[in-house]
Amino acid sequence: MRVLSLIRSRFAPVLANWLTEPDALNAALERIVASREAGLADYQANVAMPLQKKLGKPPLAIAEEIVSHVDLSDLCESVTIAGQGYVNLRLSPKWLAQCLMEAHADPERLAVAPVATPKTVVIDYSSPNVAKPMHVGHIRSTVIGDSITKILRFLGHKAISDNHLGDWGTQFGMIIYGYKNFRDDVAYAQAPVAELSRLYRVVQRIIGFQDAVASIPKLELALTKAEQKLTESKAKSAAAPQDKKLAKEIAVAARQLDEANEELQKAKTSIEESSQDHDFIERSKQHAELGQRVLKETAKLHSGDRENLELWEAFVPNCKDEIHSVYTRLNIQFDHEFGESYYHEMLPAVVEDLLAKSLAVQSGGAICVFLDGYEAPMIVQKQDGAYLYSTTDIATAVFREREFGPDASLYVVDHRQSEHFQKLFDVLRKIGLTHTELKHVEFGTVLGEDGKPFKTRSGTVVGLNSMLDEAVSGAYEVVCDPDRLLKSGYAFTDAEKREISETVGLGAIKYADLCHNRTSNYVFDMKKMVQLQGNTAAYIQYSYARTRSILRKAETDGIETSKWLDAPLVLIEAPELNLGLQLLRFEDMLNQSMVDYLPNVVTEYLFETAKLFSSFYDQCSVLGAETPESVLSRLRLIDLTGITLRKGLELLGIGVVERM
RNA sequence: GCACCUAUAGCUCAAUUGGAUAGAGCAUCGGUCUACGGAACCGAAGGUUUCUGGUUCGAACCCAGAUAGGUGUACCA
Repeated sequence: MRVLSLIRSRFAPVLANWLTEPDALNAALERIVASREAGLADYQANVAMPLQKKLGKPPLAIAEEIVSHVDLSDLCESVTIAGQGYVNLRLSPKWLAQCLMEAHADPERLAVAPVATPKTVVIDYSSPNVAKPMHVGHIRSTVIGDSITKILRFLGHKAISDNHLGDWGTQFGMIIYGYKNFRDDVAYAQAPVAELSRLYRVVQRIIGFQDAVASIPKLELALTKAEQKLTESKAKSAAAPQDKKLAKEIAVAARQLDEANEELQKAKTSIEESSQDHDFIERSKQHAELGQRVLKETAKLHSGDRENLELWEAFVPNCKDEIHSVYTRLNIQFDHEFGESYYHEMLPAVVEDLLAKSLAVQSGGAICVFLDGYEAPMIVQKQDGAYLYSTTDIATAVFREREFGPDASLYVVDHRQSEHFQKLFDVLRKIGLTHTELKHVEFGTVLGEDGKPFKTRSGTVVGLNSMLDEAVSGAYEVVCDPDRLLKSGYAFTDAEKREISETVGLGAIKYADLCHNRTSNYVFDMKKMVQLQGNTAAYIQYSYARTRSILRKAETDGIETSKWLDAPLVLIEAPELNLGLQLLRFEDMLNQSMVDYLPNVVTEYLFETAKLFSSFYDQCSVLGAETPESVLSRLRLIDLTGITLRKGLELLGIGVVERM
């Protein structure tokens, strides 16, 4: 039910008397909102105060005039003026019940009408490198993108999801090099993906070591410079001890010195550690300047070298299988998975086009697009002729434009790439993609408890699969605690226990990610989300299970579904009304969540709904209600509550179980 | 150096994009109830929204400055 637009439509003719410009009128109408203070109002219109200057009247007088002209008698039981000029609306319980019955009669869509003007939206999300196992860093893009896709579709938009797999970059040069030089044939035959991933790590370690060795002189130079700077600052400050700026300069210089020192030490330690490993050092010597060699393998692949292409063709399906197993487990599907390799042949044309339009120029041997406001250009072709991910991104956008003609294109990618996307969008607009809304749906980093990017104790990134396993086993311990299950009075089979743990565990991970405002960093705390208390998926899943439990109990008590399914809904007690009002807001909430693509609007709504249900559950007996009519009405209300919770979770990609 | 982002309760986070007395969850303290499933409910305590100014009828939100942190910054993706 679109309550807001209905209420706004009632105010519109009155406000139009004063606000003749459509923009001003719309801005005023948008100040009619759901009230935050349940005690004061259900909905409120904050329209009188801003008009006081324009009309030269006190806001209370304006509010009175508005109230006397707006006709809300069929929707509201009261329209009052409060505070400095707020118009407060209280919905009529009868109308509220009427709306809820309509929603309940349509359990699939909850009477949510498809949008009048559907948009075609391409959503680019997840996009892992297929050469390495997925890790914790992929969870946000995957879960947020999936949820946005589902919500847009439910609202009636055409959402096209595309997993822009990294299947063509340097990482394949690494694997190819590793395969040619370090492979273990037996291991490869037994478990190709594990062996490829090992080869990737072997190559990466050598490159890391060689880079570290190469960086020592630079780091030492930086250290010396930092020392000099500190000494200079101290000398200057000694001459002018009052100068605050100089004091600050010293602090900054000291910090930079610390950082330089730390970096140098880190490099030295890692070199030291590797030096103990004689086989490794021997290998590193044999494969000097491995980074360059890897780039050559990559270049050979890109230029169509038969051997490398055949290896690539052999590797990619295996790598994809590995990644798909994770998606299967997470119950996530994509419409398309073109991947970077798909655009390979389009890249020369992209560069030629940019050159022809004089947008790109040669600089330092590379072909670059210089953009206003940025120091560094966007490089589209390297000195050695190779293309970069920016080139692929341009080709991809052009392809999507041609193929799908989207109204909007969303990139669900880490906030660290925001400059890349700003530049990309700049370039895309310059080559004519002006009527598509291009949006970087950025999100913050997942941090460990130390406030640094989430890593395991040994400092390696956390694999996604093992993280999911941990969540599921954590959920099992809590949900399938023998004492708890005993109290439920139901004998759960092992299969049921496993299904519940899987649903609750994966839900915990997804929900923990979605419930934070996507733009901020958040601290990952497995213990907290697995404890299943507070604002977690489990609390909501449990609320759902309770609604089902009551309905089962009713059935065994002889109240068949048919008796309450069409029964009149009558809302009298405060907990009933509060819950009902919340359920009424489902559609407005979904639209709100898509204004800026914020799934946490949905999680918040569901948590609030579950809390209102718990409160209702505690204060209003359903099966023990005073009149038979009330029993039927309440059964219908909790069924609608359950359906709403289930649908909301479904739009977040989270499942429910009938009992847990 | 330059650019962008962030700063809210002890901790982790919200705040319908400028609306009323800044809200939740953990943690702390107190209370309820033989239960339609206690993973519950009700309540208390906890805040100069980093600081200083400004704009506005109204500011956590907008502007300026300061402080502290993060990220990015020419051929990785």
